[in-house]
Amino acid sequence: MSASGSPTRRPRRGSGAVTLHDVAKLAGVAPITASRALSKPSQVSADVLRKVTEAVNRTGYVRNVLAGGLASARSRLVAAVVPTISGPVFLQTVQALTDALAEHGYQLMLGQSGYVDSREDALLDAIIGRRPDGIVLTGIMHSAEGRKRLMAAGIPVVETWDLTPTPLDMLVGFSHGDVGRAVVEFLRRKGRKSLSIVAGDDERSVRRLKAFQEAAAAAGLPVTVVYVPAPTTLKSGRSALRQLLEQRPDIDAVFCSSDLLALGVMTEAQVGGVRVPEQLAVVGFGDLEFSADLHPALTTVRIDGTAIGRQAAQFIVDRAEGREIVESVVDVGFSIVERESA
Amino acid sequence: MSASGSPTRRPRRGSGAVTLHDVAKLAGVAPITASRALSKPSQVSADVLRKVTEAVNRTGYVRNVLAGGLASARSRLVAAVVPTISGPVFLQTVQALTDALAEHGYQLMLGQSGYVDSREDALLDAIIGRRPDGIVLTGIMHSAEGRKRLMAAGIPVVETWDLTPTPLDMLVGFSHGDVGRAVVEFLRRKGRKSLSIVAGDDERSVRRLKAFQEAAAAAGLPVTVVYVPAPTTLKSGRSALRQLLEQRPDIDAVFCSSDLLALGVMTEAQVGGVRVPEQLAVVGFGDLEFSADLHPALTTVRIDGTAIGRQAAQFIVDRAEGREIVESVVDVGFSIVERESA
DNA sequence: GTGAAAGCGCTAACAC
DNA sequence: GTGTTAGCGCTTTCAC
Repeated sequence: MSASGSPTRRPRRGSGAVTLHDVAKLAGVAPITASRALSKPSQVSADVLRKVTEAVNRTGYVRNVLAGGLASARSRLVAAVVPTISGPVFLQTVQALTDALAEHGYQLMLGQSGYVDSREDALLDAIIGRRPDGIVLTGIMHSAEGRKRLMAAGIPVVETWDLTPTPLDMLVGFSHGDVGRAVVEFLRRKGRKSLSIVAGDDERSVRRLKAFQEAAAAAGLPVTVVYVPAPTTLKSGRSALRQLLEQRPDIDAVFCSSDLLALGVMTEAQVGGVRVPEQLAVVGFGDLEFSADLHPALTTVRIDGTAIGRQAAQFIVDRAEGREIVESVVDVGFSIVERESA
Repeated sequence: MSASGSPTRRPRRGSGAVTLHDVAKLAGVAPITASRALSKPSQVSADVLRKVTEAVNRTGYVRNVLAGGLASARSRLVAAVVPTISGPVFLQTVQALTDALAEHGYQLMLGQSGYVDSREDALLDAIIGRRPDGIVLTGIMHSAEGRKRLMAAGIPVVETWDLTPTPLDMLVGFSHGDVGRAVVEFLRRKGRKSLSIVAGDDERSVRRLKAFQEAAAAAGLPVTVVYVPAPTTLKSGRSALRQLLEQRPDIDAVFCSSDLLALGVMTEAQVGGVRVPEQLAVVGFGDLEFSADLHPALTTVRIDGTAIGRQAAQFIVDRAEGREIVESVVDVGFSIVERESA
């Protein structure tokens, strides 16, 4: 049962797997017909469809998507770049992305850039080399080199979790500045007088921080700041509250750049006998799955990470299928979920 | 600047990207030589290397890995199947896997099966179609159909987070039964008399539960059980403790099938005025990043998810590079990290 | 509705 | 060390 009865040829490798050729031969049709039976069943006769389906079942054939991708210049792969999946903030987005893409027959390739721009550049080449049908970036692509390479590659790009007046291509995000301002307004309305903020040192957190500071200054409220390294942790939240209280014992509100930090702050408050929310209002960011069930339940800024992931997937699939994208920037907004902690 | 000066041929598509051909022509060498300059620099002369490198830089060429994979029957893709990345337990593993693979030039493809076997089967076809160089499964592949397809595909498989006497191929895990037994022994030594367990209804949790029950029975200790749906959450931990106390108010120890559940139990305990660890010892599972910094700090079963991910990556890379694998089963073990909560 | 031919971009095999 | 040739497995184009 060798090649195909043809004369001796130069030997060749090959995976040894069942190919479309095998299926077609078994079904008694041309390879292209078998191909059509699989990808566009409506274009073949019922008879052919039946024979091909049977041949597939008998051989256990699974289409080689890589080969198909090479021929059609569509890989049905989508790359996602996140700083780290351990920061639970992006989890929802990655999960939604994976699921939404899978529904359309696309597969997600995951890359972690760390919070370092240089690693992002290195990752980019690895990604472009796979000719994905789209790239989903967490945040904005800043490095000029990276922007250039992406443009040159001509791959659809969705930047997420941020807004910028100069998107590379498509964009799904929200305004971090607006978040900072909204939280100040929220705390002001609650009558808090001495604000503070615990911020990761990544760019988006800093942007929320700056807006927070400006809005507070405009309202005549003092702000005490503590930076913690990204990714943020419960532990750094605990030590941050200690630092805050040392610097300024009279703070009565703290805005944390993640719910995990907020949990840390609340834990430390409990240990130190600081009552939340009576003495200290705590506001988180991200509305993680556990936040609603903490004690006290955490007031936090809710971002719909699932919506971001789904919209990003939609953008890329639409583009890949050749549909026109009317509005390539989506602001998913945010909301402050008021619970017990503030 | 059309095809290559050749006579009019049938038109063809193509991505329009720079190809190895272009680079080779610019460098004045044959394509295969350019290919070698890029993948096996030691096999070409310094002069060729210089010319090719320059051509690459000038054109911004990025190798089409898909095409290379088709030709060499090595995709340099590795698929990982997890129930869900939201369950934070597998995060470390996925992260370590991504990083370790990236170091060797491999890329991770992520698939989520949910906790449903049928979805796992569907995913499998999507994965096999991409001809990955390896598949990393979370847990054991159970469905006979799935096992058959994987065997037939001839793709190296690493099962993780579990041990089984009948691995499909390679295995990196630990014994869930041993965990259950060890926790009973630990609690017994602490003098706890009325044990309880909150378990996710996924298979591995249930295995820990069964072993826990048996060991407790052997020691003459009663065990109260509450099941919660997987993936486990803080919320289900809270309601589980309420149920436990209703069923049996005298319980003095609870083993939770995740740290998140344990946090829920501790939260509910605090709300209900149950002192941890005095009245109730709490033991978690997973040793998540935040567990050490909770108040009280959580006693938990530590699994080295990073080691699992790294070892799985090593197995697959070794296999792909044709290195022989001497011992294809690795037990990474576990340890009980004793902190304040028990 | 079906098929023949060509070729996506790359690398293994075999010369020289 | 370098080049020629063939072909990985599929889908596009064009013809019937």
